[in-house]
Amino acid sequence: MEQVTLKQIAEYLGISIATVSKALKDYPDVSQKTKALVKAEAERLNYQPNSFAVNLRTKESRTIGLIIPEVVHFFFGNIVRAIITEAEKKGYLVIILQSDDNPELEKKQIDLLISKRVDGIMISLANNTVATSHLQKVMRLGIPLVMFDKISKLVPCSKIIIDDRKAAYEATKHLIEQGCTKIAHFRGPLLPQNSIDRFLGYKKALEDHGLEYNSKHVFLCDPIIFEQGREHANAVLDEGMDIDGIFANTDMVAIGALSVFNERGIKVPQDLKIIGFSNWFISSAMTPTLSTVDQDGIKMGKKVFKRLFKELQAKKNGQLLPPETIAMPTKVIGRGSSMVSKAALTAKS
Amino acid sequence: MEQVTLKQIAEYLGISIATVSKALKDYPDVSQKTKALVKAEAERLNYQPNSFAVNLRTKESRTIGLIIPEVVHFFFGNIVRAIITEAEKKGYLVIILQSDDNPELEKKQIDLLISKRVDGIMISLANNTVATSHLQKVMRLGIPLVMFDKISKLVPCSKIIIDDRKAAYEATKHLIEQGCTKIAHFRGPLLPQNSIDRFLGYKKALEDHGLEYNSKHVFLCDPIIFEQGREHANAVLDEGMDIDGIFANTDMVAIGALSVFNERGIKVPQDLKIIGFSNWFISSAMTPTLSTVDQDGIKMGKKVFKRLFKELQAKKNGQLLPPETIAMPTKVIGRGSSMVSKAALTAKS
DNA sequence: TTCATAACCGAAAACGTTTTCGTATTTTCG
DNA sequence: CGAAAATACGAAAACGTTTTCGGTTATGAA
Repeated sequence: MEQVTLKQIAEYLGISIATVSKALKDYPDVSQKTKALVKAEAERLNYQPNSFAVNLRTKESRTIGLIIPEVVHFFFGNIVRAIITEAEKKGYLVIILQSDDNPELEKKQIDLLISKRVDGIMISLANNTVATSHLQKVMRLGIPLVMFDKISKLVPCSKIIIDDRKAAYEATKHLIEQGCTKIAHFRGPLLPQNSIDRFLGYKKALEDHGLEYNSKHVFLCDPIIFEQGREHANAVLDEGMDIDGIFANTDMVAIGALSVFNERGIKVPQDLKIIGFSNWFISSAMTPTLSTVDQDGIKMGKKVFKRLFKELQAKKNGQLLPPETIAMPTKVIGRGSSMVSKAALTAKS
Repeated sequence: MEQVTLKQIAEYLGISIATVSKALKDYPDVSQKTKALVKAEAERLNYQPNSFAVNLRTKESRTIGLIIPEVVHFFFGNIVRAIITEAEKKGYLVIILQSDDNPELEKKQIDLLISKRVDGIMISLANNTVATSHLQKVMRLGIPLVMFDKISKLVPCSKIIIDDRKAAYEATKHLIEQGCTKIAHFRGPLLPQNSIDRFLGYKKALEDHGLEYNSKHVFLCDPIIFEQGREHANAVLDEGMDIDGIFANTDMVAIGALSVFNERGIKVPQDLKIIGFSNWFISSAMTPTLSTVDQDGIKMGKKVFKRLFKELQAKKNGQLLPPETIAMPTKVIGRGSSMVSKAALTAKS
């Protein structure tokens, strides 16, 4: 029941605590004989170092913190999954906190992680986080910090992102190539950088292809949910807007719109083409299958941890790495909701 | 940069460390004047207790472990979400590990959590975990343990589950009430208790309603994924089986099947009715909307933590609570995929 | 004034580990 | 054989906190 300590092993073998400790860690100034003895005894008693004491002594917890707006979101889910498995491989455990897109909560959670003395922190910001003092504090304390996906340009730490502007540009271009000339955009909230960038990419693509930008064709989704997609799709139909393509900020929103079009007898992709964002795996199960922009959460999560790990290692050696911003690749995936040709699967019932 | 300690406050005020510590924790044998002084100084220096030292001294980490097969799964996502928010409210942080349905990994992770000296552990077992020695070890060490969803009856700890057998019974009964007489079951893997129970509930419902059970109507999904649903749906059609209803182990599987039926021109619910399990929110976005069994992950997660917390408190008081098994309620939700009447939304394109 | 009591404070041990540094013993080699 | 070097071990401090217990001072009563 009680956990065995170095002291107990030492007493049992009639040697000192110091020697036991060193034997277990293969210090060179312990004889082979003693090492064997100690290890055997430790094994027999099922010794496990008391991590509280180790933490106190070494000043590191081998624990890192992760703050995200929403665990359930499938994209974050993949990131979380990748981070915890990568971390585990390197002997780090991950404490996960969910900010619910609430900046105050986010701030509290940062303080919580600091007081728990995690070795490093990874964070994807809440949608409307503007003040960054809590993040500055993390940096001031010298705690390695990596931001991803939802970032703030004001914080001089490493960042792992995708090139949202380019990705959105490509998605819009895809619709244009499929023959769309009047393309609407269901955009995300006003604040977060990536929804701004997606909007800008959309706009740029229109301009570059000689299509006129119309602010009435831009609909705001806040929050980014299924129902918002439905609402805006209904608005488009109800107002009899002349639209032949939609670029949605997210697959979720696109699916919401799709469900309305299915209900109201609008033929997708014949009457109207639609493309989402993120390649949520369920998008390939829709009727019709949903075109989207692929964004690999697993790869991103791996990258996030690896970068943090690098900074952790550097810190141990007394170094400080200059912050780095890494953009992950994305790819447009054309499916049934935007491509009428080929074997694109269309809904029949 | 360096974190401030009790010692520094003590030196600054010219009093002892002990008094500072006691002042901050409102011990009765410290004068009001000193308390005020100490608190002001602590505030000014932004003192935060070193949790490593606190852990070592108090022998508790205020951290709990959570092991689940799969973070991304939406049902677990909700549970995770609920657990971490509830835990945070009570001052506990959650370390999350993902077993990937791998029993060996699960075992390793248990050891990891033990060596990190978490105060308690919550676990949903890997699908094919049979040996329970690692869990027995947790109990032997006196670490509070709560199992949920995927449980093992062999471990005498508290468990939070749903009554899978009853829920499956109700789902099958629902199909029967809608007029189905030849109902197939897309079941989950052979081992885990809940897929067994769902199968048994299905079988019992058939028997109770005078329908004959046919083992050929049971299809095994292992793993429980979208593609398996597609595969079995195709099999049903290719073999020209006489089936008018399907009870799927999971919404995911049901959606897979649905996508096949949509592609191949089978009318749901007219030709064939289908019901899933778990009320994945996307199921209400399908065409047609998917009937399912509602299983509230949020409530379950809350319950899981609350139970663990209770045991944690009891342990502090030197007590040991007898294990308890709590079944959460479920509810059949009839939607378009099983109900032809009412305003059930049917696919049109 | 004297003593009992209360109020306040601090010394010190303890938690279990890591690591430096000193010392004792053995080995090596001229 | 003697000195130098290599080898093996242990004492002790340190990490920062919590808490017991004893001691000092102030307070009040007799």
